[in-house]
Amino acid sequence: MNIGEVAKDSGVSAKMIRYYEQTGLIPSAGRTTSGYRTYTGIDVQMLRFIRRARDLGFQVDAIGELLALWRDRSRHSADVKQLAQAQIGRLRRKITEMESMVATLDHLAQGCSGDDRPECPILADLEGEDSRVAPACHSGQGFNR
Amino acid sequence: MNIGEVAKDSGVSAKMIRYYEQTGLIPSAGRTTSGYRTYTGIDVQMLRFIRRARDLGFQVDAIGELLALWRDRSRHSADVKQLAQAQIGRLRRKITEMESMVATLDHLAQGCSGDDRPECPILADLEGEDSRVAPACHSGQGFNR
DNA sequence: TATAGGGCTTCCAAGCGTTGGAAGGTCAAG
DNA sequence: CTTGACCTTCCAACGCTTGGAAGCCCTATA
Repeated sequence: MNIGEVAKDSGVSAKMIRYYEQTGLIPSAGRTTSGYRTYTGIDVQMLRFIRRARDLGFQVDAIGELLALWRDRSRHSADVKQLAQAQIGRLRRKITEMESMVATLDHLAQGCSGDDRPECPILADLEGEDSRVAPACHSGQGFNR
Repeated sequence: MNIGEVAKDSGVSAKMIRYYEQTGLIPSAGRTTSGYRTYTGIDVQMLRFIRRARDLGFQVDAIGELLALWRDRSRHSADVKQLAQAQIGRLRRKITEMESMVATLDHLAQGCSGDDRPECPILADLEGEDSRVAPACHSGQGFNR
């Protein structure tokens, strides 16, 4: 299989497949004499795995760990579970943070008349009124997608 | 005021202040004869505004719009409110998406024994078992922080 | 006044994950 | 043999932030 077909079958773009190879997330593909990358059904499976993990918000380095466990026949399911729970924790933290942003914004927006007058509590708050609504935890490491 | 002091007062790093100037989010600062950027209290206020907006999850281009309204004495509060509500919408969409990820992961993790055996429904799902739990909406444009 | 230290300047690079394009080689069908 | 779809590599950008290096400026102290 060429890269295009694998891309279609796995849902991972050809660009990304090359990138994953380059960064070492996936092993280097075989090559035809003319230099084309060649793939098998196992590769499609692996790329689907990656895509699915990304859809669940895993970062690439965490996916690397998942892949290692996936390949390891003697893995302990506890290790997989731990990675999943770490991801759940990251997601929950991020959700909490964003919910606090929504709460703040919502409160401000409700106080705003939303007409043609210039007075606006939203701007007033941003400007630094000390009547802060929520502490707006700004925070930790970046997040994907 | 030099850039370092403004950075401290506003909570925006000197690096970022230069970056914001470079990208046109804020106007170019004045310079001393020796090339140092000079700032006033108004600049501190503007940078605090920016920082606060970023804490609320606004992207830089949206902050540009907010700043324009902030400077515009004849603005309509409706315009500000609309920006805030758009941001609320973006946050809510993202939250929903992440909640669905959490739900899926949580379900999978609960089905995982988490001991030293290799069998693991989490990996099985990632591998592409068609017993998908949640459709895991993968989605829209990237998100900051 | 000389010197040390801190602050300032610029430029360049990396990080995340993904996409786009350009320039060129390869494969299939017509 | 030509055409068009596919593949290759390399380079760049997106948004936001941080880091470093090289070099100039300012101030205080010895």
